[in-house]
Amino acid sequence: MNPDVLSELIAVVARDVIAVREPEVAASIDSSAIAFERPKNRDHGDWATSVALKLAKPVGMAPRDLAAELAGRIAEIEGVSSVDIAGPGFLNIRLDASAAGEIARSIVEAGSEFGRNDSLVGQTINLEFVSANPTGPLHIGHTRWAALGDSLGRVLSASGARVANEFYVNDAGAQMDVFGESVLAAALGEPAPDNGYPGEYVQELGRIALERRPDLVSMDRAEAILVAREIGYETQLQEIKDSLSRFNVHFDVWFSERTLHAGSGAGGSLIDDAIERLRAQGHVFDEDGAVWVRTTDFGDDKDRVITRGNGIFTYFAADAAYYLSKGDRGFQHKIYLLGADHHGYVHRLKALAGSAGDDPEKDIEVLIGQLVSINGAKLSKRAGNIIELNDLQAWLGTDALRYSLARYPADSPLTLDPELLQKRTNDNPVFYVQYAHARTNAVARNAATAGVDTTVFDAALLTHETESELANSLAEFPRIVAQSAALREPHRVARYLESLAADYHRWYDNCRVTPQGDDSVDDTHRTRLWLNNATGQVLRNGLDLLGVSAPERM
RNA sequence: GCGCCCGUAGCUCAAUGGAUAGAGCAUCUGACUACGGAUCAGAAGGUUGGGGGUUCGAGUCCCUCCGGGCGCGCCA
Repeated sequence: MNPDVLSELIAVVARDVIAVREPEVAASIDSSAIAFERPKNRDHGDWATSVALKLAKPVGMAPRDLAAELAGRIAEIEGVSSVDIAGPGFLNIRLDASAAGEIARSIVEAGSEFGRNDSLVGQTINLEFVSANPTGPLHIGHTRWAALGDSLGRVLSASGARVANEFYVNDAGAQMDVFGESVLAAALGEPAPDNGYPGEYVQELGRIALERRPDLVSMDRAEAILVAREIGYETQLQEIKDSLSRFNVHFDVWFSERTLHAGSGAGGSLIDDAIERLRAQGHVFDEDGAVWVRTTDFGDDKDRVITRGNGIFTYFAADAAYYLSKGDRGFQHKIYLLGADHHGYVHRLKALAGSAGDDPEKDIEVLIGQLVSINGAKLSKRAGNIIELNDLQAWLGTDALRYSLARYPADSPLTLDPELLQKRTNDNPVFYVQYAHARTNAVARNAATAGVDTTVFDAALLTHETESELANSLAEFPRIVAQSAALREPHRVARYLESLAADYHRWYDNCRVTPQGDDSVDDTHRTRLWLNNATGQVLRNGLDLLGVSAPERM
């Protein structure tokens, strides 16, 4: 049975029972009040709810008495085989084998659509992540946000939101000029400038610049810096795009900061425009010759300069214009994924939303990811003694790297063990899950050879303990996706897949799809093949949300 | 000094305020006449950093102390 259906039926029962005593409480009951979930302990049934505990107080009943009234009614729901009251008032629900197993058919029929849900339908979300400077290769920190952000985007989309993955290209500002000088120096064979960009990749960029424009040697210095800067920029940005693409990370929009600085019509740049819009909302003031935003109105510790005394915009000014651009482009909800070293920006960004007249609590969300380190990784001399995404990927492979980064919540600091990531056993969760998927394919192949087909599906034949366990786990998938999206925690998908893979292996150990010895094919074998195929489908759909491949053979 | 994040088994980490805090590894014991054993079954391992509070119930929320990480520019 679909858990959402059962959950809704329980809500109806609860409203019904409670309406007699407290109509107002009854009216307020929704799915969150039901707290419907799979219990951690298998002895507590297929599904459980603490609804009686949550509602006992407002209704004015003892929890167990309320639980008893609800239990009697829930037990009458078709497909429910038993309801037990446990502990302080939990309701533990068991389903008929046929009610639980029916999900296998639904999954096979839904195919790659299974897991999609409508929990975020109607939301338009701008999801910004990575946003590295185009002045060098991506490093291990970017790698984590790339894996996490891309998976989050997929989970949000699967929940019905309209999502744009966006990369903000910091291609304006002083660091670009320093970059240009560094590339030019490399091109001309001069020593790197003070505070210039380190790393051998700058030498490569210099060679490319000189190859494309041999006249760099005779050019006016200022012009040569510009030319070198632009060639270096273009080349480096392309490398970043290629790295991310190889890493299976997709961006819909590459937003250039220069767009914000460029003049737009008679009114000046988008940044000028943005400052005037904030001023019109009453949050901008002039002091000491500079222009400020009163971010303290929104919890920042101090107000922030947006235009310096010398008339030059701060980085914050571009941030403001960029924020407004997101709204102008139709995104009501903006999610920023930032590294821990940027957490000081949270208040500032929230203040921007507030200053723009948006709701800082709802329209903007800043997710802070903690740092990641990896034992024994070699520093890239080429990239200036950082750990490079390209090296990590070549070393560990996209699947292992993406999976192991997506498997942990963003706000926990993380240390990766490269030896483990290279193992091909169940020490390594990604192989454990992928192997389960490959096994579903192997079983299907063997079934075809043995003459087991899918002409019959009778869920009542799925009577073994491990089959209802597997079926109930499969049924949970859409809820996991919705939960991952709502909490912005794609790691829940990974954890779910590991648990599903374990349920599958356990089932495989107990229940055969193909007949053994001289036994003939019967409807149990056929029905089990459906369950096998449904598991493969869910593993595939889940791995896809993580950007990890689901091999048919390993 | 102020702010944010973290502290859970020997290790890496889970756990929407729910039941006896869970997985994997490592350690120990089992299942190979095997739909691929890249698997499965079991044992052992904990004062959730310390202390107080909130409530039917706290790893989770509040206060405080300890320890670790990161940040606090008219830089980008």
